[in-house]
Amino acid sequence: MRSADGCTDSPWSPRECELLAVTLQLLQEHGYDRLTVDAVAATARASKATIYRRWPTKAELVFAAFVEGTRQAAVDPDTGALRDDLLRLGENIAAHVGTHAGTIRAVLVEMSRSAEFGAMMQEQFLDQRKALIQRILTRAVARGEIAAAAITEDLWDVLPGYLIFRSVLTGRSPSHQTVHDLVDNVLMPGLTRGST
Amino acid sequence: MRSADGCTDSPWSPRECELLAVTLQLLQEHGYDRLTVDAVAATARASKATIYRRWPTKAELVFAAFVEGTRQAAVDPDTGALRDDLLRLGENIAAHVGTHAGTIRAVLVEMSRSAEFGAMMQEQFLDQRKALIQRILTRAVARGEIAAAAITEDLWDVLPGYLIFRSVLTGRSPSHQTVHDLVDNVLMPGLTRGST
Amino acid sequence: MRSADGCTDSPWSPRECELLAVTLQLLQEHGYDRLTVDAVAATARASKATIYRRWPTKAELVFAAFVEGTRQAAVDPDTGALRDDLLRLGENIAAHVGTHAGTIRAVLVEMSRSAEFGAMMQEQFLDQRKALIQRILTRAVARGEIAAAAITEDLWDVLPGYLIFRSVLTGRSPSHQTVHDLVDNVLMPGLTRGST
Amino acid sequence: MRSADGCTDSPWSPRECELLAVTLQLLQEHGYDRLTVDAVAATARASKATIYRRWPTKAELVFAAFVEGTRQAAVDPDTGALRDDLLRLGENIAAHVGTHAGTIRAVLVEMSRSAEFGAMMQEQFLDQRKALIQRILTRAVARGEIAAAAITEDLWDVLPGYLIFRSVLTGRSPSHQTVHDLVDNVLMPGLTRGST
DNA sequence: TCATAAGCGAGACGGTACGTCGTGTCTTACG
DNA sequence: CGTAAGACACGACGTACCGTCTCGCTTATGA
Repeated sequence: MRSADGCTDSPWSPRECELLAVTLQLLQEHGYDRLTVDAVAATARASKATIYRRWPTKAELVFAAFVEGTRQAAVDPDTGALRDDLLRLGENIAAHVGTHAGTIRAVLVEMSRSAEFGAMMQEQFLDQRKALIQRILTRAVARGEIAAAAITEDLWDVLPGYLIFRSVLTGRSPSHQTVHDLVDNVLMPGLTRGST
Repeated sequence: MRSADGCTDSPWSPRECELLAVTLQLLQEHGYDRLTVDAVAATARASKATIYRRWPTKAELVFAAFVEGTRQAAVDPDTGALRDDLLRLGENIAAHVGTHAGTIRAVLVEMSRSAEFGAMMQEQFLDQRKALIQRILTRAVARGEIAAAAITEDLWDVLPGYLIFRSVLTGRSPSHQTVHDLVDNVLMPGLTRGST
Repeated sequence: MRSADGCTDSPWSPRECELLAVTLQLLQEHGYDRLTVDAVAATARASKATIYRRWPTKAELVFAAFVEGTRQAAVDPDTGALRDDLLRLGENIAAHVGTHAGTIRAVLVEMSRSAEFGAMMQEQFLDQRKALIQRILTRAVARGEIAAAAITEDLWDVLPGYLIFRSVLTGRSPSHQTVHDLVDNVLMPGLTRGST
Repeated sequence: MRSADGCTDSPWSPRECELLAVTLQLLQEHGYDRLTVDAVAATARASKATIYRRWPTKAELVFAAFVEGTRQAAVDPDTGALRDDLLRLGENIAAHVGTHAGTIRAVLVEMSRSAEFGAMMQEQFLDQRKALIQRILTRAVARGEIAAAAITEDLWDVLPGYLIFRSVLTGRSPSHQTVHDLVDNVLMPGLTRGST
């Protein structure tokens, strides 16, 4: 019933990918603590031992499912103009995070438990986006749209950060208008400030 | 041992406040799922029935403790200048959210469970901050610092939203410098744009 | 609704009698451990404190209700013939125990708990019957129906004991035929043995 | 520490037998309502789930422990003479019931609760003894000691019934002399009547 | 006639056991 | 050998009940 589609470029075997897909689906349906490992095993017609052999805790299973679910999401828009790049990026983030808000909330619980999860979150989720944004900004600097000083080490993530905040912590999923306003009224003024 | 301090203006009785305080402390010490209702009852020398009579599930208990813990945190700085108001507000938010990141993560799980939690989160947590920020902006409009159009219905929460994102979703708790940069390089340019 | 009838010669006040009557009824309806003191209080529109003021534990309440319920049951038949006395007594016991089997079972639990309950059971329940039976036998000796040696200190209670056993431990409540057979085929042969 | 002895011919697995043995011991030590399922689980190093998987309530657990405890007690004396058979049987019953009086009282409470317990009591406890006694009487008929009519459907259980009554409902545990008197002065006269 | 006290109904409370359920480990049997 | 099936120990959850306690209200008495 459940084929191993979408497993390309995955570090997981087809069977493992199937388990993660089942996990992800149940996660989105029921939330983190209504998800039971027994349910995953039953749905995938797998033994609990099979699951626990690969992911020693429920937390790691859920985290792996989350990472696998978001692995393909970061694509560089590269439209040729900073504003358009930011708009496209914002739309992508908003769309993706909107469907995975529940999963992200689930993963956050694990971050409180061990710093290790925080580090994994950093590496496997945020760093991808950081590199992408800095690539966009670097191109804008090269085109002379903004000053090089606008690329900071600290505040690179206001765009994704705010959008994620909106989806995950409040119910108000960001609309297209939200993304436009954010780019035009908040981000662009700060980035182009001083570059006339 | 534990007096009923800080219960002013609370919807809870002193005894209930005490239970919530115990819950909050154990929550910060052990995290959400290492917190047991039995431990709360034992620490507060209360019966489990007493706790469950008010908050029918562990989730609601934790949520109430979180709301009670953040109820006193929203204070209006009112320094007389918009930039200083934003800086002080940002510092307050960063400090408070920094200590309660784990609790917020715990509460978020419940948001996935029922829309009711989302609504409670909205009313009891976010609306407080929204009113506060719009008060600050209204004063700035009155002083002529910014245009009235800068007060939007949608993007009022970039400051708290980003700071909360930083503490809760990434490990990088915002520093003083982060708050300063955020206010000076992101928020103020957008707010004062066109009102030179 | 519930008047204080049947409280004559009772050591209890009318109100107390009412509480015991409610207890007895609920006891017969639901059995010992499905009976809750709260239910007694609610049914009698009384406060739990009122109940506990008189009977410090549920066990004592139930025991008092049992004793009150069986207080009027021991009546001397005195028909003029041993066999008829025994038959009538057996019928009485069978009828009374048949309706109170559940209550007796309930009281038995308390006997296991403290020897005090055993003693109270002895005094307030069994001794009454012992005196009655020995009165019957003494009359039979006086009439020359049986030898004086037939009155023993140990085995006086075969008639009530077996009938109680039948009702309380097995489901087979003794019928009229059972009582007749018991008197004619078991008791009378043993009593009249040797007295031709 | 606790081997699986005495589990022969048992409907229970060795592990289940162990659980019942622990239950029976704790039952005799503390009585029914001072016995906790948690204590059984802890003593047997078992999970509560393991216990509840087999016996859905504490009552059923205790009943099963009682039945298992009395399963081996019914042995046919077969001495060759009716009087000796009855004496030996009476002694056995008196000894066994004497040690298990508290357990029987505990089990009786459950009989009031559901008719199902009454049926189980009948099948698993009383029917064993009935078959045994009728075997004894049948042999006596074959030997010509008593008339065939002495075997009745109704009153077969005077011997065990009275002895159980003595142990369970009164404090007066039957002595050897009690058993002798019961056999010689009550049972034998009734059984041998007319077969002189 | 009014005040002060004693008893009662109502019900919250601390404690504790019950019965349920989920995690992570382990064993058995199959392919 | 790896896997499906599922029993198991551990422990938390949420419920129910016992016996204690406080709070008002009513009633019964003394100035």
